[in-house]
Amino acid sequence: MNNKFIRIYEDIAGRIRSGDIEAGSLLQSELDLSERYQTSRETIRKALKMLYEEGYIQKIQGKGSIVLDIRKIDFPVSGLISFKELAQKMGHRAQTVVKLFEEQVVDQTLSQKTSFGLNEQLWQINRVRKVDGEHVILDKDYISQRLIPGLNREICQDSIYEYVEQKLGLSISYAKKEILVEEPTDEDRHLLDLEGFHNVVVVRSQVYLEDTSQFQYTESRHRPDKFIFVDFARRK
Amino acid sequence: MNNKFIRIYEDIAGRIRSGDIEAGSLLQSELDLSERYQTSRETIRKALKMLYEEGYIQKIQGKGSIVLDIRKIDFPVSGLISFKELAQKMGHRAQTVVKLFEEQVVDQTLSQKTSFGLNEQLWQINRVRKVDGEHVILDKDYISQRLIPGLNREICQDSIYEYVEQKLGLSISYAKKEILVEEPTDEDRHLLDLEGFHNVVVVRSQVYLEDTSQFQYTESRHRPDKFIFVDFARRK
DNA sequence: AAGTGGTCTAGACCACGCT
DNA sequence: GCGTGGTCTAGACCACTTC
Repeated sequence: MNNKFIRIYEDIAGRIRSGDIEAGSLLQSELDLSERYQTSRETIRKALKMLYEEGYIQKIQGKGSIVLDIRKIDFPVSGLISFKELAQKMGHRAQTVVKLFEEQVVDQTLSQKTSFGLNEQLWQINRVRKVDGEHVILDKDYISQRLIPGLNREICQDSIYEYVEQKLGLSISYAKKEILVEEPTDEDRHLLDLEGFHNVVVVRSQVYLEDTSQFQYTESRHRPDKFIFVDFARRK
Repeated sequence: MNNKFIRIYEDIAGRIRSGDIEAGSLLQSELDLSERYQTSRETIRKALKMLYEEGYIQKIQGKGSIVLDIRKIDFPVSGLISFKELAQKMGHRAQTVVKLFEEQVVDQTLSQKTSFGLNEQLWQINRVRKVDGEHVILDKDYISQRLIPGLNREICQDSIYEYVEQKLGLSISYAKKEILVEEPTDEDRHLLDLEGFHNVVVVRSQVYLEDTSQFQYTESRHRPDKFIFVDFARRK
């Protein structure tokens, strides 16, 4: 790999995670680190900026870089992650059932809801996620046929993100997300094991590629007891 | 103000928000900008990095910096914001009622729950938030007496964050947050206008100062229909 | 006063997109 | 090939903490 500052970031991050560098202690100074890694101070600063952004360290002017307790942040459900990645990370027995896979053209209502342009051709996909044997998530996806050609049921059963990034070589860049609690629809009641719960947690997101084109709109409907969202935020 | 790159960030961000620079268009090149603002390219790059992180632009190597549609991100409920700031931003008629204000010493159970050390002296505060006349949020705060001395009911009624930052001159730095849905407690039912809702959305957070000391643990309990969380995330 | 991180510079070379 | 952003450098000066 090329990037020096990323290699340095990974080295230090690894040593913090492994406990080699203790939480609460001070990192070496930027000058020391630039000698140790045989590089300029600005490059060290880039690596430390990444560590800071990921919640590994806190920097204090005149004092140094304090190592934070990463154990409580180690749970990055936040951000942009696919269901498959998440399930793997959590060590859950997870399963996906594709309930619907069809083509769809954007009309007025759908355009309002998804932010796709009128007449755009979409794949419409409904998938139920089974975690530890229970149907707890219903994902309703709308995906651009133009940007993501060649989708099929098999890919949807596995991982759409993997297909987009590995097979198509596209980069998923950013997403706008909205979380709120709603009444279950008949569809929710039918497809999910709601077991007397009176609400579902709905996560609506628009996902964009690196060139700023929107390729996906998703409505992810969770049984409330199985929903958890973890966040690490810095004050602006 | 001193920092050149922040002034440049604010100038460009302002022009994007005002529509002076259109969404979808390309920013001037970094070289052009460095001439325009009479500064080095690295300084321009720092300003653009901020614009990128705040979701104003997307950078594409070899092409330029594309201006994103900020209107849909403009709603930073995400991150670290006080109730007062949020209510002001949303233009709501909001009101806070302090239901409980007393001193508390951390025992085993409380230490588990809040992550404060044993025997630490805390302020324990319960506040109900009224929005447009309805009691929709119950905030249960635990705040370190050692770090935040001189708290009282009046301050809690107004804004604790304002007191910490303005009066005490401390910097709030980062928070770990967890969102989930739970059954309402008797206290919730008593203090909130739940109106037949069977769940509450609970946001648990630990908040830290710049020197990495934890000064606050909060459990914020929301009526589900009044809860919304908006997020802008980049793929790592 | 010494040591730390924060800002800024001017210049170099590389990787990528576009035409 | 040209123009764009991405990386890296070596050095300067400033602001802050600590002793």
